[in-house]
Amino acid sequence: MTLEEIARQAGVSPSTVSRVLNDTGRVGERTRARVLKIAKALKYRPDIHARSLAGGSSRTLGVIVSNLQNPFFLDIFRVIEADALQAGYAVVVANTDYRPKQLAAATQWMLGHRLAGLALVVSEKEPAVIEELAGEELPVVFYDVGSPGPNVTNVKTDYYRGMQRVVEYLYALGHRRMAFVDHHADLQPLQDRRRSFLKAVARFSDGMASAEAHGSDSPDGGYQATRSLLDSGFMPSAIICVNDFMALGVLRALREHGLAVPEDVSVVGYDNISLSKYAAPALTTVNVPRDQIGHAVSSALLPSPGASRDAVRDIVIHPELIVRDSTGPAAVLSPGPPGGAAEGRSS
Amino acid sequence: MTLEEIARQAGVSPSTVSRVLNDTGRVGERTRARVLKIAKALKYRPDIHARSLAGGSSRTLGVIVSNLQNPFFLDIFRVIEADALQAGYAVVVANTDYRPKQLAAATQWMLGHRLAGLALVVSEKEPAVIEELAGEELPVVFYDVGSPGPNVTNVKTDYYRGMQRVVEYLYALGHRRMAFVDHHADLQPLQDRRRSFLKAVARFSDGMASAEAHGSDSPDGGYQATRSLLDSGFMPSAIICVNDFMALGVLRALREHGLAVPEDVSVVGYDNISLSKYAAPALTTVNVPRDQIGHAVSSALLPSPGASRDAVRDIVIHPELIVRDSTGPAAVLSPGPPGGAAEGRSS
DNA sequence: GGTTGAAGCGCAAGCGATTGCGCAGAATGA
DNA sequence: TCATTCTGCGCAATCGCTTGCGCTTCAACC
Repeated sequence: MTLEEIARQAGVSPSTVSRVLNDTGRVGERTRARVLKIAKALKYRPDIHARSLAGGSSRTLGVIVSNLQNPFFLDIFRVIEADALQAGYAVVVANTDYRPKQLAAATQWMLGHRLAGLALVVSEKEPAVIEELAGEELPVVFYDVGSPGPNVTNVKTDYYRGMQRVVEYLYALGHRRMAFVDHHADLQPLQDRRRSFLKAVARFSDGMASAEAHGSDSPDGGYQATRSLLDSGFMPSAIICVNDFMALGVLRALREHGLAVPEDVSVVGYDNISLSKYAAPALTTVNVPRDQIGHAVSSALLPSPGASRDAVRDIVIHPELIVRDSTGPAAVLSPGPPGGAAEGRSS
Repeated sequence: MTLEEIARQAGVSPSTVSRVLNDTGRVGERTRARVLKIAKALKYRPDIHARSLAGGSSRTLGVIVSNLQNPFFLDIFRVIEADALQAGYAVVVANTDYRPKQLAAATQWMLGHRLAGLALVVSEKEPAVIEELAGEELPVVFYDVGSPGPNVTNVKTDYYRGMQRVVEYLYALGHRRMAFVDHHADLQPLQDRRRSFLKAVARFSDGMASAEAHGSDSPDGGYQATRSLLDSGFMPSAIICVNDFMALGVLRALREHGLAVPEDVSVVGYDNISLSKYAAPALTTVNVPRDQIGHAVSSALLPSPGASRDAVRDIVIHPELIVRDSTGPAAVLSPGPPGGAAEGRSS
């Protein structure tokens, strides 16, 4: 069913049909009703491609994320999607699996679609891509990675602040042997977090020891990382994870190793994904308000009704510590041989 | 940058440029090289809309799922995406949150995009949509919901079989009081599962008691459902969940209630999402091979090289039981007052 | 009653590609 | 050498829709 067919049946020109369907221009009431009726009867569905080609834009937002499996990214996407839907926009999402190559491909794909806006919520960066985007005329939002530009908004989370809270908190509980578990340590934004940890730890000089372990961004990755950590001989009193998703695996590795959480080892995550509440024990974590991030993205990309969209160009998100059951006072001393049974556990 | 601009600079016609870029038709070596070089220099990027408008199709697959948060759906999506990418296709995904309205909207959106194929991996059904799709000329795959048609492939999972295994297994362990936790009991495919449970239970007449509770498709939902179940006064010796995602919440509700798993209550999930391994205790579940489902979808939608795509029209997936640590012999007798401490736990 | 202005609608030019057809010129065969 | 077949490439139509511009028609006003 094309516009023309409707036009024919309604006895008007395609232009008029277009005007009726888009509610633009002046059209008589009688004509409008007739066209609408015929369009419905014919189950007319506009061809998005023709529409965008002719119209220029496409009422579609693009979002590129690093790992859709990680609820952190999914949550942000969903917030954006909800906002967009409400504004009559659609959202398409692409996944990169932290591969710069995929980032480039996804970006090309998105750009070819003449989107109304593009958000990069990724941890990897492909300088060429970032730069290209910054020069583009379409509104872009970068999360974590990014660079200034005429049409770009940058959203960042103050990871250091969160990490500092975590380390201080653990220190106060007597922890002196901390391990950091992360993934893709080679990617800059992730490295920043690692460095935040290191920096936070460095503030305490007395007998503080730390170690690191890496895995993939998944429970499996956390599991593997923890095993290699334990195998390395370093016995941490607390493990800090770059995110909750990996922490899920850390918990299991510890459990299998006969280590009780938090009695023998404390564990803290990052992000406060909803799953963290359901871990056993419930995960102490750092809340990164994903709805805030999502809203920031959509308000930067969607043609906001009131304020002009170039209000804020740089947004910083402040995370905060959430204490649950996976952390507690550092074990008294001798970690003792693995295998010790767990005892009481807090509610 | 348009085709024409490249053509101008290369001193050829747009047609030739198109042929070079798409590797179709005959083009001289020298010309090809020149065009390619200029295209690269100009950072040319084809306009997808123009391309699809002119070409007819769009090398893009559409996937609609009910709940992206539930790893079950995400896993399927990722398999399809991987297959598609390899074939040079892109995939767009839409989420319905189990709302038929959203299904209709998403479908319209997809159809307007002249996709190469569409997969509906959803639990809700909107008869009008299903029917409309079945009449369409584009290849469609339905999972769980569906109806035959010239271009449609139906993929189903034999839920009953899995449910039967679960109930038999639990029965053998002495369980006689089973509860079923699910979501959206009003949607037919989900009802099928519920009925499967009921039917499986009905096979055992001796003193078998069962109950049900509902929540949303999330850990939260499982949590709420379990609380209301417990509040209702029915004390199950085993809880069967419609999926692992909800089971995660069931586990927590039980724990909070002072009930040990599997000592006091056994829990089994469904799907075998990777998270189920990381639950505490690791979840006994039923494996639903999502890669198989995903591959089935992509082979039905992608222009397969060898076999003609209309090979198989109906695919049935067979699930199988996976026993882990969340199930065990039924508690001896008197459930005893809540609050009893957990003791040893299997590895 | 003629002038004016707005309302209602059609014309036609694109938007940026793809593609069947046809035409030169080169290569091939007799 | 002439006829024939390829090769390499341009022409122009087309895909379905949007939109600026301009032409009627008709009510309103002086």
